[in-house]
Amino acid sequence: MLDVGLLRSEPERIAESLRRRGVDVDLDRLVALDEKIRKVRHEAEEVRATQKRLGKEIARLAGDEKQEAIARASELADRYKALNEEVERLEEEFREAWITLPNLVDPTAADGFTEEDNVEVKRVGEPPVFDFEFADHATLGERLDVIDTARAAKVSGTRFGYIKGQGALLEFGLVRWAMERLVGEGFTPMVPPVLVREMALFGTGFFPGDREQVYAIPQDDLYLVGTSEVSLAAYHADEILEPEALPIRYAGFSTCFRREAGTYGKDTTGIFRVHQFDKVEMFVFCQPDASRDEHERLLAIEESLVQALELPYRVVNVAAGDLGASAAKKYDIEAWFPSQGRYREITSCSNTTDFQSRRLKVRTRGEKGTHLVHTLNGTAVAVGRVLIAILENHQRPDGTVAVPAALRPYVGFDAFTP
RNA sequence: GGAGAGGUGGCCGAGUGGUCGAAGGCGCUCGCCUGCUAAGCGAGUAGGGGGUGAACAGCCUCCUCGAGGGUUCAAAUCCCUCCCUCUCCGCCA
Repeated sequence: MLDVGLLRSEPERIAESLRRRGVDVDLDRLVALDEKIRKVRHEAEEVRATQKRLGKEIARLAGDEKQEAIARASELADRYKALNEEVERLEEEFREAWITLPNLVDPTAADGFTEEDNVEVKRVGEPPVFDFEFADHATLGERLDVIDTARAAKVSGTRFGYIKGQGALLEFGLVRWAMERLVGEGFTPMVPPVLVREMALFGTGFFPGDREQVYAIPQDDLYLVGTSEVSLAAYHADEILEPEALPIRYAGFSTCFRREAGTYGKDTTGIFRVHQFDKVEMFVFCQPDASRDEHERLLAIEESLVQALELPYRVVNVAAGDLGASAAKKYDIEAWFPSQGRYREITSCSNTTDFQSRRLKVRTRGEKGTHLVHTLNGTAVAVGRVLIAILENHQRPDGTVAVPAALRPYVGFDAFTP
């Protein structure tokens, strides 16, 4: 959610941001609506103030004088009620449009509207050159008996997978390893709820826009999170954080659930794109002037993890039009997938500035009053994607797959073997 | 799932229709005092919106006592619905 003050003072900044995203909104209508709301509200408040003053007199009066005053107050009460209803109607109309506006795009975010417009920031490592018949992750997963999508289809349908055997052990080692690294970077480990209320999804900006991507449990009015970003962000909702405590950094481990609506036919082999996967997510609350540095820091941490896993990758600055509603700027790390012959997303790191904190009311104290904090999120380890990137990049001619050296002490074996 | 208790400011806690955005305490901030510390004394200390301002200054004003609705001239206080927490029983990893 944007600051309404910005609509009054610099509507052209909002317009420019919307242009960069390729979103068309009638801002003039919102400006006019906002003015009208203030006018009517002011009128309502003046009536209310008069009524309240009269009410205080009533307490001291008696007899006819009192009856007469009550009659007048009653009239004022009716007028206030009518005006207030008008205000509420207008506010609802305004709010409905306002909450759909995405965050202001950062000036340094890449231009363009689609994935193709993402700007490569850097490329690290060399895609492996295989002098043997290499396999894709689905084939490797089956051969090594670490991924079973066939039975998952029987049990749960398409886009599900069993991770078994050495694959399951790798997950636990990977998660433990990543958590330890993050604790070393000042993060507090968390295992947050994966079922949340609507408020948490609204507050993080997934609602109303991405509603169709979220699994709902209507019986209990709960939703399954697509990322622990949701429950980590909402953790401090309605709180005023002590400035000395900032930045607050959390590393959340959770299962993530995504409906993947509208992706029929995309990434249908293996577990590249599934409805359920586990992830270690970084989430930061910080002072507004610190969020740019914090964003670069999160990216650096992500890179160090991917490097330790010995995966060739590139970093892209995501195009404005391809950003989620809450992000002002986003970096993706894309690992090389030999079977696809291209780089594909394995982490994503966003600076959401005050977009989420305004919705969630997460503030801190300053010299004069309170102000909103900034929030950021970034993937540390998306288990499924990392597993398959390891399988594909570290496969060997004898059919085994090497476990990255950094991970060996955590997973307990040096190679996947059939 | 059944029975009961309760949700008030950073925290504890009073307050059952008007003088309450809210006693008192703790904490915190700023002064004073005292060789230092501790103690003591004084003052201050919720959040958000609107109007008027160059102003994130002042002044005026509205809203918020878990959330939403209702009764009333007037609600923290009365009524309804919901949410949450706690205790006991049942069930359960």
